[in-house]
Amino acid sequence: MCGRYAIALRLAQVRQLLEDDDMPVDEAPDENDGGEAGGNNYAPGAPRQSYNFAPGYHGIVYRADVPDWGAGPRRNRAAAHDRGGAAPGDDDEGGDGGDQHSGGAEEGSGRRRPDGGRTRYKLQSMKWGLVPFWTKRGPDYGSVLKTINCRDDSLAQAGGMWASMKARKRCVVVAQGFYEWLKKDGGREKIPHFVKRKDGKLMCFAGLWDVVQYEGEDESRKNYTYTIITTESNKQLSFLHDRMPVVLENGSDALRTWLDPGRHEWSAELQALLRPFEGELDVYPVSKEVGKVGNNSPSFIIPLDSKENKNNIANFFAAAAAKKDGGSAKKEGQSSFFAAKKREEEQPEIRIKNDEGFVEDDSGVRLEDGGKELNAGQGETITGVKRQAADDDGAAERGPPKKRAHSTKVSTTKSHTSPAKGGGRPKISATSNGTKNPAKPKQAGTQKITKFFANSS
DNA sequence: CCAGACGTTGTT
DNA sequence: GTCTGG
DNA sequence: CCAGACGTTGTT
DNA sequence: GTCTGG
Repeated sequence: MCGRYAIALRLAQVRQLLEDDDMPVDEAPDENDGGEAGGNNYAPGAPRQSYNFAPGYHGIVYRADVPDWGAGPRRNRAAAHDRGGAAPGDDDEGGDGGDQHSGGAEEGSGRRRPDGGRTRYKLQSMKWGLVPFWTKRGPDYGSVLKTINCRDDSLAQAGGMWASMKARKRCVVVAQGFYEWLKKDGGREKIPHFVKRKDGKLMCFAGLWDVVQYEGEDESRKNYTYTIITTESNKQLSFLHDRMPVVLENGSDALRTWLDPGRHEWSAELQALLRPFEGELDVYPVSKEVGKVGNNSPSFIIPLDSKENKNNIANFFAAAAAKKDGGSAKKEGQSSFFAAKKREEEQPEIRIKNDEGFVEDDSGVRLEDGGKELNAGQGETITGVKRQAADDDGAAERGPPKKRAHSTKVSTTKSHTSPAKGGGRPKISATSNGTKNPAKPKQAGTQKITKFFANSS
């Protein structure tokens, strides 16, 4: 669960909404797109606005302004200057704001630092799919996919890959809501549902972040990534799924505690924050078109069985009829659909850019698709146009009409024991125990990204 | 000592 | 990075 | 998370 | 079925 969500707002909107909820933002990226307004070519690392936000995209994270090593004092000093000559005073850092000391484990809400100053918070663009700081080189997609979520019960255990992040690098991931696929017919049919707060506020997922500099890459190239913590579903969602992301209440003490850099060791108090959501949710089926990555439409967060969608379908038929008149009625139909949506949702208005055939909302965001036929069966989705170039979201450095890479894989993969050409691959051992915990399947997987560190002994 | 895992979901 | 298994 | 591919030879 | 891409 929580492998797809919606965040289609501009940073400025997010900032405003958070501040309205008593979540100050002291620092944020300049603006959404390094590309020109209305472009779909996001600057590298810029957050993507999408109603169909997928793993590997850059999203918006809210966190305390702490250094790259996280909250609390810097540790492992030895590791920091291994090579290149130990220059004096080579902090790397990231956002200078935070030296908090071990002093304050009990500031209640976490509003204040031991030195009396208020904790500073920042919005930051990070990539979904956590890559730990000790990772040597960009992991393949499969590995990253497995760190888009982090189970709350994994955090309850000592050690493991989350150890440093849970103590020092907690964050909140900002969303408008998330998707969940309900399986029917024994899994033959999957119906996407959208889940959002009933009060319409932004949804704040509990998350963890990290930053890594890959071997041989420049110091300016830091990779910030995040994961979303999951827990058991609440009652409202149990019909859909047994897990859900941890949703922290906007502006609450719980949220401030979660982000508090004064708490730089894991504790029962922090663990206790990871509970099923207690507020009210809206849950409803949405267009199947959201299943296809790359599709993007505001209709994805509108109930399938809603007036807007019916209007939209009606408009489709009206447009089809009007087509004979040679008009552009279809586009007008879309326009009115999006306008209707705005009225009710107070989302950005959508308009059509006729000359280019792209769809934009009024924040100047070009949607990832545009221009093609509406589909009566699905109702509303605009599909088809390929993405425009340059962003580093997603996994691939894409080249020419891409084939799957035999040789590529070899060249980027540290060679190891017999990868069995025919496709044989180590499998995960089946887990068999009665507990509801995952029983930590020991797997003989391929993990070839580990950095080597000399250990003294 | 070194080598290798470290993760999630879902489905069987 | 830390921990486990050999 | 879901959708969609799942191939080769030869050349750079 | 398994893997990749988004």
